[in-house]
Amino acid sequence: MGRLESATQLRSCSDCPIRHRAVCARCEAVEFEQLEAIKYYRSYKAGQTMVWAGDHMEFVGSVVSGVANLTQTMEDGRTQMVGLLLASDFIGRPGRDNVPFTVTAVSDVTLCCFRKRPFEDLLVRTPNVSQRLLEMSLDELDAARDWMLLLGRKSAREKISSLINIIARRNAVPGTTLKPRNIEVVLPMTREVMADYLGLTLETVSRQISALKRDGVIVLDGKRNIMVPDMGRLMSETGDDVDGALR
Amino acid sequence: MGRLESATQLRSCSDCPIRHRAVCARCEAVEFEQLEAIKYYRSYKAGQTMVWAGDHMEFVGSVVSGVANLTQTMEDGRTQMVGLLLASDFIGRPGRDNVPFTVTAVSDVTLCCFRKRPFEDLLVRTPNVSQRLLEMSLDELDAARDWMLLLGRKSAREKISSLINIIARRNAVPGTTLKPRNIEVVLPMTREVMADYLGLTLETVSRQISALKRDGVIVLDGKRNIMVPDMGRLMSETGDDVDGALR
DNA sequence: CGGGGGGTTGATCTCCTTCAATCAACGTGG
DNA sequence: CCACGTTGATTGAAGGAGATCAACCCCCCG
Repeated sequence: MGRLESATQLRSCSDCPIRHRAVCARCEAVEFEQLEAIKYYRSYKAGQTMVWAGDHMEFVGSVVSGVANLTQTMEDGRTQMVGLLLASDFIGRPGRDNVPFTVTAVSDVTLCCFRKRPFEDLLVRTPNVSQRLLEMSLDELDAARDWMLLLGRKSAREKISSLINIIARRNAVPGTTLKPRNIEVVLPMTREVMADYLGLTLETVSRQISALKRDGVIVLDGKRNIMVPDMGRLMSETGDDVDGALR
Repeated sequence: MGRLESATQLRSCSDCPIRHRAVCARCEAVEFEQLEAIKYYRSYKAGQTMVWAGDHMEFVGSVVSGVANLTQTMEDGRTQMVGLLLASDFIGRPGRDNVPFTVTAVSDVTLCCFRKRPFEDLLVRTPNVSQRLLEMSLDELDAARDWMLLLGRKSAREKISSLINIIARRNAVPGTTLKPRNIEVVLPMTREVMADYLGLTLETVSRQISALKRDGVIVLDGKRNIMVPDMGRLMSETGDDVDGALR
């Protein structure tokens, strides 16, 4: 490993890019000092498995940059993504030693890790952290439940539209209302990963993307870059009712 | 409402049946006093909708007795169950006013409610409560993610087998190993509700149950009572690998 | 007796999977 | 520089699992 790899260059919480959204979002100066004392950075290459299902995990942490997947796999190879980790998302489970899901880096990933035992102690006496973690967990639970509706009841076209819609919203700067015209979306994953995410085959994903393109709902630029001329049109393709989507 | 309805008879936390498993599981005497000050009981009849998706909720709370469903519904009527609330499970979301899912009582339900605003305040200064709530939320998140694999990747037959298996395990007395022969299972729901759980139609549910019966995996006694001659056989029908199911 | 809720079964249809061929982009080594 | 293999993606053809539409049964209850 080279001396200058990017992970080692991030050192201070004060100029951390995810500071305003991660578990530490509500921390004060004193609390940041405590976090700095138990933290370290780790990097993973795209495609690398970060944690295997059932593994013992000696740390928890936040995604600083990159994208990672949580996956479940059946013996015969069928796999289902059960979570998407983007910058500022939290990995790991305080109070339990083994992870139930496999975590894989989709792109190169930098992780801000906290040693697990000290972090658990800190959690008990630092409401600013535990409150934020609770909030993030409840958000994930809501997202997981939304995803259950998608997996159980939506058609392939609705699934694809929903995915594009979700990625577009996640990229939107918080606070600003998403302006509805000509939104650019970059898919941070291959067709196969999309399929594993949506409970489809990669061929169906490809076909539905082509169909959405043919119908003018999206415009493709290469394989990964999507332009959405009219977000309202896309939203009507997701099958969600309007209030639900605004939530 | 009659003076003597069961809800009003529960009053003290000290003899509460869910005390050891609910959000308040780790509370001390002083903390119970604070909780008692902001709590009240509510009852719902079987079939009654307790909260509508999008509703404002002025309380959070725990299920004291009975069973309730969390459901998502699309405009055209497609519905998906996204959660099952049993005794001691928590309802509501501190920090957010409206519930994203519809909550329906399956059987008669008694709820121990806390006024929302005071509960949120209490949460910040009572790690014994917020820690427990975090733990419960993370458990629910794990359960939701297991369900995502079922919804996204399992065949109809595997879904039905999984559901029967899960109900059988839940009824088993904790600690005792489930003896593998002639297990009796009572389905606590109609075929339609099963379908909403599994992301299927009620016809498919019926057909697959018939198929499992024809193949000798289960024996039916009436519509709701199932006898499983060999749990191992049933488990092999779920598609889960052996360790996964034991988790 | 009629009616309705819950359940089963049949016939047909359709959406998605499966299997397979083809293509474009990219890197690598001769 | 080009042949070659690899990886990701698109598209086609065929088949199947589950949905849809519909008939019918059973049982309970008013």
